[in-house]
Amino acid sequence: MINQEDFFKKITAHAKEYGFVFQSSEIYDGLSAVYDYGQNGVELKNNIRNYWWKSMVQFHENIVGIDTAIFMHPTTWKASGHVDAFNDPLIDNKDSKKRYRADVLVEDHIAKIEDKINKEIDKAAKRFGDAFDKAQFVSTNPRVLEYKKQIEEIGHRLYRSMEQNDLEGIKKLIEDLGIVCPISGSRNWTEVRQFNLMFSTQMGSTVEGASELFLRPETAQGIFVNYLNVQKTGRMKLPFGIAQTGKAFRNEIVARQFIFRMREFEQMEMQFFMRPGEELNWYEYWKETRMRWHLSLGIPASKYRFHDHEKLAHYANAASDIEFEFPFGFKELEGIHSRTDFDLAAHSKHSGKKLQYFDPELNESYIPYVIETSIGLDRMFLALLSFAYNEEKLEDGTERVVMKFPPTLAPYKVAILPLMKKDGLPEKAREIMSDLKQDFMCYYEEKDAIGKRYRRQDAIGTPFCVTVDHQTLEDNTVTIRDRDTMQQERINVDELQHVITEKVKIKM
RNA sequence: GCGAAAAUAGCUCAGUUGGUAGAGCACGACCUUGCCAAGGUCGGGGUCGCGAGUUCGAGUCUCGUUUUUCGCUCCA
Repeated sequence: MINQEDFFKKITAHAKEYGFVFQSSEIYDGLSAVYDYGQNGVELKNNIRNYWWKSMVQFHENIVGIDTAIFMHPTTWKASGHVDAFNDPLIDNKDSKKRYRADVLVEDHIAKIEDKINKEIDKAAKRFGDAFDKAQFVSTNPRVLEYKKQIEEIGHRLYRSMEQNDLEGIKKLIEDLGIVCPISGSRNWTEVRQFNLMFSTQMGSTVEGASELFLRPETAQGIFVNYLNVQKTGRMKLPFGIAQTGKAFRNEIVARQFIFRMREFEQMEMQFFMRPGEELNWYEYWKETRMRWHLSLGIPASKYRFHDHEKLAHYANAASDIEFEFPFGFKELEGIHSRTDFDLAAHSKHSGKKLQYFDPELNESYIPYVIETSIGLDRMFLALLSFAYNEEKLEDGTERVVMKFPPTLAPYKVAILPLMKKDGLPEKAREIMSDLKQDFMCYYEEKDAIGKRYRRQDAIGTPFCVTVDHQTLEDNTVTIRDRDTMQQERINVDELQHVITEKVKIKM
């Protein structure tokens, strides 16, 4: 078996060569961590999105979909916590090459001074025994008072610099305090730089009149701000869900690993609203349901695992990732988060609108709790690419590369191939094609030897090849070849539509 | 963002101490064959990632830069 790095290279090369993924603006040397989907990629991507939508919205009568704008009112991002949490001043130590959050370095320094205070207290407590009055000691001991004064000054300077976005001030503070890198022990720091993970742009055509807008870093907030609209106009009863797919944007510091971490990416999210107190049951329900979705595609369970978060984000009271074994290891593919009432409460507070639900059973109003399922469409795409890519050695000694996509997700469902480019076979093939293309993405090809055409379809993952030969003209039968087994069976043309439909269907 | 490596035709790559840019596959036309990738003939396609410098002369040497991959770092 080839090593992981080579395997990943093969997948990315295959993705480009066969029209799945191209680098954005490639003729201009490309744009870092931005990719385009090609003619086959867009079909696969659409199919993944449709299958997700179908299983979330169509299969759940209490889940509806929406499609919200990428631009949102700036206050949205204050309420969601993104303005604060997505703005980090970072500083690098030039010797150790380590990067730190500048404010955390200062806070660590403060913590060290606090340790010194505690040591003084411990020392004094031992000395005075039972007679020790901690409060009095802390408020009178000159050394402790000096430390407290230092903490206050440092805290004040840090707070002021952070408030005013004064990066030089933070750098000066780090220098003044003589903070050293914990690894290298040196004070050889770079400038402090602000990394804003949200992209911003201007709305309004004049510079003076323009206001700063952010490109949404997640689609979830579009759902939360529309909670009331959907609940009222859809007459939704708890528990219910709202689903959405769409682009989101993050100005990642390090965006890498092909389409795994992109600056512009697509999410498929569902926010499920329920009565407070029921969230942990629904959390388990959605963990299981989402895992079942993945397994329904025929991908072995060994490629998946849950990763429960121990450190929870500011909005969550339980969180778990569904991880997939990518060529570069197990990585997050989907997140299931119990977001409590954090988002609706925050939007309620910032907007002044009551985002509540009147529960007729309890005869009271409350802010619903939320379970979120959030999957990266591009990551799912990459997961499928790396799962589907197979190199096979055949009995005759030749090799073939075959993309074993779940048939329901494959870009093309069926290729129509006349065995020869004469004797009326192309005409017959076209006739069959014009029927089948009503129901399936079909690929027509008459160039080159038939075996070569089969291999080309294998390379883009077409699950079925229908071949028209001379017998077709006599008895209206064709051969249908299975991509994975390479076995053929002969069936009547009239059965094609039904047979392919059955083969493509997913049993959930 | 730091460090390392890489970039030559659509793909995979060769190109010697600096001296007129190549192969296989792919692609197009025609002929041939006809059920699992390799037939024949002809043809199209590259300012060697980009920009400077050294040199009579740079794909090759030097510097810068862009992109990709790997390690570190970050990931509400």
